[in-house]
Amino acid sequence: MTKRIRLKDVAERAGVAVNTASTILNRRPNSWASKETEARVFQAAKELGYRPSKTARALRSGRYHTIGLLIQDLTNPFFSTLADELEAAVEERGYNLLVENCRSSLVREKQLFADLGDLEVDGSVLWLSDNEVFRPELAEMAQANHPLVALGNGIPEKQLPVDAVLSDFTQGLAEAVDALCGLGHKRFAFLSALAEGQADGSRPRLFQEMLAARGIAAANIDILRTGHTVESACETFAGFLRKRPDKRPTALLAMNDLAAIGAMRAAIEAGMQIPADLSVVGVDDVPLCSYLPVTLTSIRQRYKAITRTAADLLISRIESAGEIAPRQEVFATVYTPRQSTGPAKVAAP
Amino acid sequence: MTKRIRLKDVAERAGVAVNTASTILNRRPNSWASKETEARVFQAAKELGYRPSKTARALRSGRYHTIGLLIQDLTNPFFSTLADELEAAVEERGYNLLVENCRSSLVREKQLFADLGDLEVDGSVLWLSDNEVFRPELAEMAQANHPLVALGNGIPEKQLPVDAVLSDFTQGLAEAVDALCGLGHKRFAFLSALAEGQADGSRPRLFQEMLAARGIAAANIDILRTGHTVESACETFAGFLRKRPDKRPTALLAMNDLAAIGAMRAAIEAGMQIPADLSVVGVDDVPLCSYLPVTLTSIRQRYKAITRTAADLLISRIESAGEIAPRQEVFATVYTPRQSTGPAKVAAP
DNA sequence: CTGTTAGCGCGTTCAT
DNA sequence: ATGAACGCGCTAACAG
Repeated sequence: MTKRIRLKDVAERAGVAVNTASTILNRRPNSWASKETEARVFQAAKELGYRPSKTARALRSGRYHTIGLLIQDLTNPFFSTLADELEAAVEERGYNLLVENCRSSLVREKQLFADLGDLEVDGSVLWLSDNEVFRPELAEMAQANHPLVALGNGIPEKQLPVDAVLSDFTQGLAEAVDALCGLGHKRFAFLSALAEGQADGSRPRLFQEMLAARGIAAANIDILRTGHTVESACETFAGFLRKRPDKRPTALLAMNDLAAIGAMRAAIEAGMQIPADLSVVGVDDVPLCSYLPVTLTSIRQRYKAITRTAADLLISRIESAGEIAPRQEVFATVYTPRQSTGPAKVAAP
Repeated sequence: MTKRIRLKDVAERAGVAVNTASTILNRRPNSWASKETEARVFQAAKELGYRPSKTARALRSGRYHTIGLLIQDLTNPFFSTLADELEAAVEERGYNLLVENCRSSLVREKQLFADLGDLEVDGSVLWLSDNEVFRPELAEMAQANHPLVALGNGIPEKQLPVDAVLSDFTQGLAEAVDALCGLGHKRFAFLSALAEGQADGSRPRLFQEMLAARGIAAANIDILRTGHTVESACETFAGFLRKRPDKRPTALLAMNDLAAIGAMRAAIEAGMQIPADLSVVGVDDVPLCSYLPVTLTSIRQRYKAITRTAADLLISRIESAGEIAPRQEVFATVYTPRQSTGPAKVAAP
């Protein structure tokens, strides 16, 4: 175990005091050290392979150059893509990303959220299971001056107490509903994929309202609830198809792409053709959608815009010590039709 | 900004000295403090909401209770699943996971590897682009007593200088080749998906050898090289199908599932049916394989065994200060047939 | 059983 | 222009 090289070692080798070395290496402006001394210090640091201890620096300065990202499920391509993009975005600004993965457990989410305060980060980006549920805790964090950006898709009635970057599904959903109705669909299902204990959110209701506005009675819409995995989506929809052949929809909207993929699989195993017998629409538009054997129609979230904006808001807040009122940015979603949607099958005579 | 609560505050409130509080809260054995005092300290800590500073603790103790995981591409479900599993495994043992994502860039990989030394972790698990290439650096880390576990799939001729948990593809590959030959396939392609600058590894060669052993001439095997994304796999294979219709394979083995999915897409867009016109086999067996509209035959890596073993090896090494010779664990891969493979089409008369 | 003291490595006053 | 000294929060010696 080779000894760690400390600042002191560098200073000694360069024949200066520790603080001098510190000042020079950190390129502080008030150093009027001679060019020659500077060179000696840099030289010594390089020769010794000096790596400043982040821990000591953090302890001293209270800054970590790291931001946290809380997500629901790393195995969901939506979230791993999000993490990937956000990492790239914050890295450009000199920050590292620390991923906090809830693994679709609400209790773990509570836990991770509570630990957020003493995490070694300068701020955090959160994709919570439900922003409203966490409103009080978010307010607390805001008051404690812990920089936070909430991500998500419902636009709250009342603005959140922290910065927020949100996807607005009304537009994408409206486009989807228009498209499906235009294709002659009359019987729908919505597949609500949730972690255990998670509330439905606004999407199913929004879906029903939009269909109602286009003359589709609630009786012709089934809301199915399933877990967060592909497996459970597949099983749930398979069970529905088996038990209620009378209520088979001709169009299905899933809460996310993973659920859509599971449902597609269930339909195929039940002998249905896609899109001939069933049109399927997902949400998120994960990169894989366009490469599936049957490409998946989806409602796209603007990953890049979301992550870049989140990084901007968060870092600006971190670096501008002053108080800033909570800000909110909203990005529209866009309906992206592919092979999995088509004309409704005309009922057998 | 509410002040941070320090150990000192807890001690004061409980009317004891700092170190007493420390000893009690850390449940050290040599504390003969009265039950009553202990209770007071715990009480005080709870009332104040005391959270020990990990940074200070780390600086003092040199232990971080964190392990690093270096992976090639977080957006690849294989790696995100791996990260998810490993996180679960190390968490059981009281460790956090810090994900270092190379984003399929070899220069970034070099960079991250170099930074590994002063990362605030107690040890790291690495899925490198090529263990052989990093052999010298691995040896260095081992000598510096930095606990490391290398993951990967080639079994090296000479054991690596660090702990290693490896997938052996010979078995799974042999099963795949047997199956494909049994189905009457005579013309093959191998899709080698690599980051820019990455070497081929042993799989293409292994594939050729195994086919040769079953009487397939090298002339009937095409090795295609493509990038690490689905897109590039799709484009590459599409280009091949377009330019060389004379050389169309009836069976394709891809280096990983993502590439297999891209290739499947290309085939479908070229008007081919799967598996009627083309059998496709992936590698990794990511969870999605069994849920694709055409389920994907794949050669499974034993995620769970790999991650658990890696966690065991790494943590045992971390916690047993002593010198331990490098260990190596190997897990077989298993061929998992699904819809994407079927009998070879008999040549048109 | 408890308190005093001394660092971990670094950054930042204060004096020179 | 540079060095000595202090403290971030915590743990681990050593005395009391």
